[in-house]
Amino acid sequence: MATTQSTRQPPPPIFDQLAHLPDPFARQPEPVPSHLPAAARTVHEDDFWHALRFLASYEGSTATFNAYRRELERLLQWSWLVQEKSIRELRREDIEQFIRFCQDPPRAWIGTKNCARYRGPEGERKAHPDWRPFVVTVSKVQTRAGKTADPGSYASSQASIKSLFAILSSFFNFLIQEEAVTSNPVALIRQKSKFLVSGQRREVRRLSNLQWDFVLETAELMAAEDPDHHERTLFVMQCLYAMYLRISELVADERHVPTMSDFHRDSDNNWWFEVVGKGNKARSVSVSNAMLAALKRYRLHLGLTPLPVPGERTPLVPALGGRRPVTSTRHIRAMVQNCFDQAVERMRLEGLADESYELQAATVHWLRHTGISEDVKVRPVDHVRDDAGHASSLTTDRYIDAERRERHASARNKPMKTDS
DNA sequence: AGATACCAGATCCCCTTCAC
DNA sequence: GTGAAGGGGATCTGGTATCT
Repeated sequence: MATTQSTRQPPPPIFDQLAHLPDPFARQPEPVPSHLPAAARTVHEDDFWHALRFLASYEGSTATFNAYRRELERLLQWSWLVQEKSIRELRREDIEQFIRFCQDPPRAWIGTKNCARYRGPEGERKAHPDWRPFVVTVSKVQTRAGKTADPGSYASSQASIKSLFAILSSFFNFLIQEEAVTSNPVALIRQKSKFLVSGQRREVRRLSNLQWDFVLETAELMAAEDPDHHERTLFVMQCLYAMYLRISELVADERHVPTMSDFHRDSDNNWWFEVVGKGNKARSVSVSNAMLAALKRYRLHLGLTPLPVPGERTPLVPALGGRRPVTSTRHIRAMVQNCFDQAVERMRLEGLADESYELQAATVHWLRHTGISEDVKVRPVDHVRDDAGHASSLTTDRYIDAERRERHASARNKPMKTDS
């Protein structure tokens, strides 16, 4: 049985055995023929070509492509090495075994760090020796505390299993279209799934009002102390909170280069900010007076007129001392994290240990959540929905529900009588 | 040596569809 | 008309290669 052997050793990089075929891990996949080539002589090649063409249909979105590619390699590795079957022979029981395998993979299949799938000179595909199909991670807070990755502590999350189901199901539906299989073994186990906990609703992850006050004040202090670096930090924090921006909406990429003239005034003298967001969808965000003041402050610091003029090409978030825009979300994240870190320190000094500890887990996206969930308290839901760029009020409503829970929690233990 | 671009995997968000 | 499942696509985080 292959299992014993494969639990002790890392799985061989299967795709390397098929080196004569196109690289499924190339960023720009080669054009894939629409039918199976006669060259697919072996079972492995046959599986491989199906997987490759499935992946090719997701070329347009890097994130999705990467996620699907990862799960497909796991499936092929397991199918060939452990189950010793073609993917076309997999039945419901096999898929269940595969899910369990992914929930608790053998030690040898778990890596402790992300690394390139391949290395070596261009054109020479050589598996990276440290690469593994699964990787154990350590949270930001734990990393700070000096914790290192331990393969023994690998645990797949509910979210991972859920997306694994989705991807496998898509793949087998694709195989049905290709007439490679006749049924979808994944769909058969969906119903009475023992693998997923249903009805789990996550809390909205946001800053408390106290935390946000500290963070904003910290940004202001940083800006006062080191304007050259941190006027920009302050401006970014304010954009993320007051306009509910996603991190990607602040940086220049191939789909959009945000500039100052994305702020514009309409015939009623109201200011709007034009955003190109998730899924290439454009929207306008209403600009509050406080946000407008923040914009003026930052522009004065940059030596610009207080308000942008139409056609102005200045980047919304310029690189320090340069005319070029910031192009990396990592850069923005570093700015925000730096501000969070200093706010944590200030809270700790003021004796707010618990609140400061929670703030350590905060991420950039929390600022968007915080802005939305504060504003649904006082603004009509449709307005917040449109400014946030939600397609449906159902999404925005989640933030209202969160507020209700919070409200109830604060009321739950209030006494009936005042005893003093 | 530091900045930065890019890569990989885990996790989260949120739109669409479907069941009731 | 709700609520949840399904699915696509984003963010979050750390690692590495490359540039300056």
